[in-house]
Amino acid sequence: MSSKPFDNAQIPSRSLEVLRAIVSDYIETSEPIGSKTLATRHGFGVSAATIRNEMAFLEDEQLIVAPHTSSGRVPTDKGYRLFVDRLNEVKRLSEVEKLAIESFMSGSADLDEILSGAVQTLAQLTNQVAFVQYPSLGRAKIKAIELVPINETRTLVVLVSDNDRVEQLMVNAHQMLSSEDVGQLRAKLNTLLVHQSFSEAIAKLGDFASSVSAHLQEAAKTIADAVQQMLDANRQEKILLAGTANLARNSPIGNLGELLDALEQQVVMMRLIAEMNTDGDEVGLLIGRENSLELLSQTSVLVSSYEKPGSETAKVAVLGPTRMDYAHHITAVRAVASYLTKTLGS
Amino acid sequence: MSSKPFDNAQIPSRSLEVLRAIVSDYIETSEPIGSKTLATRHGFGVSAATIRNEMAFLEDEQLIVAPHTSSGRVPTDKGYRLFVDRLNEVKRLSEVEKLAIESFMSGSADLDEILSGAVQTLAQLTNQVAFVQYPSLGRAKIKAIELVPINETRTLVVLVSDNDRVEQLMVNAHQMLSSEDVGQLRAKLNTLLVHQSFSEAIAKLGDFASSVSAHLQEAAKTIADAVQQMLDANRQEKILLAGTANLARNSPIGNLGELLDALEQQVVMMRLIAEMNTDGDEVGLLIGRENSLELLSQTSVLVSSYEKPGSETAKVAVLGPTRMDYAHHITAVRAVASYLTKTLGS
DNA sequence: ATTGGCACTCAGATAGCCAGAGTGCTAAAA
DNA sequence: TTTTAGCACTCTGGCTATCTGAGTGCCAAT
Repeated sequence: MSSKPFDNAQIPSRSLEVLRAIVSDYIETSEPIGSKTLATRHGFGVSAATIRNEMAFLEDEQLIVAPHTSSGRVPTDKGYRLFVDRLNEVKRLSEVEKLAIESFMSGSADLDEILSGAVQTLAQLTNQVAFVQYPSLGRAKIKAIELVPINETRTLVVLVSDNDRVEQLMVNAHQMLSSEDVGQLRAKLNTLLVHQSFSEAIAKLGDFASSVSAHLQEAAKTIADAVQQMLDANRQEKILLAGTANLARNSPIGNLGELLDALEQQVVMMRLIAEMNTDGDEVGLLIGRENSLELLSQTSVLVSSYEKPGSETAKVAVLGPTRMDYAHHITAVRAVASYLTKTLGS
Repeated sequence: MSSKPFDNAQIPSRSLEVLRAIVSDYIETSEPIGSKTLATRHGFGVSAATIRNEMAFLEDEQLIVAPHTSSGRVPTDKGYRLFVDRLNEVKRLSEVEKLAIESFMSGSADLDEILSGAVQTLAQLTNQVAFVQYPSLGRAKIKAIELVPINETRTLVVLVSDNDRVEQLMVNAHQMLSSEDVGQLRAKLNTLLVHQSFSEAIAKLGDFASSVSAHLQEAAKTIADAVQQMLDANRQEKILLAGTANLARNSPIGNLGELLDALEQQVVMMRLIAEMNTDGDEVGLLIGRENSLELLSQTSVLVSSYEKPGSETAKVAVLGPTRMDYAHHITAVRAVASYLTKTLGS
């Protein structure tokens, strides 16, 4: 490993051109790129030998690597990184693609449907695995709590947050509740919790049981537990997933099984997404080993974020092999994110 | 193809023993089974040559087949079929497995959680892909409809069916609704729809708009649409899925990508599950090409059903390569189904 | 700084070979 | 009539050898 620190500025511009050519050819063909093909196919005005010199330089800089002595070069993680940071012109989406996004998104006003439409669109657009994170309720406040009696002892607790998200949970009070009882519980619950943030609400829930009539103590306790559970469940975030099949198709990645497993468990992705900060409109990107998980050492993750008024921003992501079409996927992710923001804003 | 119709009774019992040995060895080793290994490993009192004769007979009957001239035999779909129908002793579940089922199921009273627990358990138990179909609401009746005002114009419609399933949908009435308005809408909606089956309800919805005050016509129409949508969505069935990763691990099946795709789309599975009738406690089984989908020609599907009081029966299924441990999986599916019935019955 | 030339390397394809497992058939034994 | 032993035969899978082509690094000449 070279001891001098990596510094883009030191790299002359023709080397960069060569790097660009290597990356884009490799993305296209998925085969190592040699000096000769490079010299002929791209309009460099120089011979293969010169290209070889450039390539030797790029290899010194750890931007490309030869899978075995004497065959073409392949970009390293670092090479991809430089490529996206400095060389990558953003591709515009085709009309067809734009249309796809719009048609998938339009119609339903239901959050679930919008998000699941979005994640599927993104998966199709990129031919990779796509994620959408549900808007976090971290800063959201409680708007109302409804109690809907289902039968003698069971009650449906409906929680509405001020970003209009709705959660429901069935509770069994183990005692008969008259409609007055339910009314009392509902009233107390609302005066106590409305306009509280989720964390505040959890704190205040302790007082709930003691604030109701004696014969309702038990029921109140059960309900309080249920509400707490809902609040907890909502601080831990949900993720929608689509396009796992693409993974199987594209990737000669070794540990496909483990990867699918991890995706299904969701927890890996949650952590990953949580760790990636994307500021504003920007698209965040971790290439190969840039992310800390060994499992994902051969994959890259693209993240952008969208905004739902009243919620924190939430994230949209694409995961695929490091050898992916960054230029295209970056715009795709950004586009889906911004459509989401637009659609949810109304 | 032999012209005489297939008839179990014609097959002598020792041949069947040989078939059983072949199938179970093959399930275990996943390699073609030869006469010699068969004669020694299993306690037949006869020589390899005799076994060979038996095998020739089985091959005539299309119960086994040799992948290439002169190597061991592999069961055909028909062979598997005979195996499960006539030869297969049901394996009991181990204590660990029972424990797994119970622990996964216990606790939550929430339908979503129970089902998603069940499908995951089943996937782990079998190391295959597992499905659980949501209980159909076909015969369910409407128990109550709640309208929960979210803000000036938006209202949450909550529909409770008499099997205690809850659906919610947000509607935007595009007009201000006072709480009296909401009250009126709620009352009319309930008198109209409560105790109706879903299909009846859809029919009656037409009268809703005309039954409310003039200024609420528009809002009523929107709400009616929403309710209709919810009812429709619930007649078309939902499926939970788990263990896709197992597919990638186990199967040297060719079209893994397409298969994953189909699973994700769900529609294939819905059709498949719908087509399979399982009577009572029985476990239905389609082996390889017995099902009509080319896509699944190398996979078998096991289906059982569970019952939720008040709903129709719904199905639980396992999908995996034809070379699967039928004896074990059949009990696993049956066990999960019966635990579901038990748990949901309370 | 660039280039042509040259010797060198290695992955991947192709072919040949061998051993092992398995088969079908026949003729003898039970 | 059924079972068995024996035999000739066949194939797969693994191993090795060989060859070719794409590609490299380096050096001397431009």
